[in-house]
Amino acid sequence: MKPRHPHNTEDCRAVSEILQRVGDKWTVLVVGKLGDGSMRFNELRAAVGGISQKMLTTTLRGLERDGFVTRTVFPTVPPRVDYELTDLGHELLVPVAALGEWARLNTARVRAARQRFDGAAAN
Amino acid sequence: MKPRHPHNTEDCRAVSEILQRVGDKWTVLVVGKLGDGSMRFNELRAAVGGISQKMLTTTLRGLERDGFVTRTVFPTVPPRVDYELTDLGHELLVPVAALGEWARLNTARVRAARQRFDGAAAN
DNA sequence: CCGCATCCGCAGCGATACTG
DNA sequence: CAGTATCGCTGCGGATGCGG
Repeated sequence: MKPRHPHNTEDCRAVSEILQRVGDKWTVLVVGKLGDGSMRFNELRAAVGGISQKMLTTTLRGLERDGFVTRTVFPTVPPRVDYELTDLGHELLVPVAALGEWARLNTARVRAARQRFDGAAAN
Repeated sequence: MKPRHPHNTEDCRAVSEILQRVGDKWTVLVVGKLGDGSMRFNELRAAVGGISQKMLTTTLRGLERDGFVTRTVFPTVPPRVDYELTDLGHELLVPVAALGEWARLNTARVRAARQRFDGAAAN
């Protein structure tokens, strides 16, 4: 008997949506760094590495909008802005970390499959 | 003391890669449908719904390349091609389904957060 | 220090038409 | 039936410059 995961169309759409939401270039990296506690804008920028100002702002706005992070502005000069994961953000991290663990364990297998495929295509 | 998920930079990159791989528009939908057993090209096309033949081909080629599905051609006329999940593909489905379950349970919270955010922005 | 505005290249995706 | 080829649109993401 097959495992028959609960995949009705409706659920698949939900998975698809959330994966596209989280599957952009920077979101998980930012959320991951924020997993260890609140951080300031440039601190986060340095921690992630390679992200442009624009994309960090965009990413953070999106996360804030969806309720995954909070944004706290200290009206000092120079200004200071802290970002922190909400409860929802932390909870999201759980299944994402599971997928990450899977990725870590299986990248070798995927790379091997790729080499086989690309080798066969070169015939 | 904080939970401190195991998020070194290297792991985060791995998560990011796999999420981008799987986070495109159709991949999870196709893999989901294939989760119940092997399917033919147009059968899959109908089951997924709304996907163009070009994107289905592209998606399937990518999945085949990465070792998630097998492609079996029957040299009959008219031609018949079956696609089926590999073991690796089935294993991938496990953490993806977990994320999907999370998505299903929390879409309401996300939508609420969005409404709050968008409402506040309209001030 | 933080972030918005603008411009631009490029890849993802769709629509359509054509082959074995 | 199962693809390939081509075109056009759109949005992501990078670079740069300005503003509070």
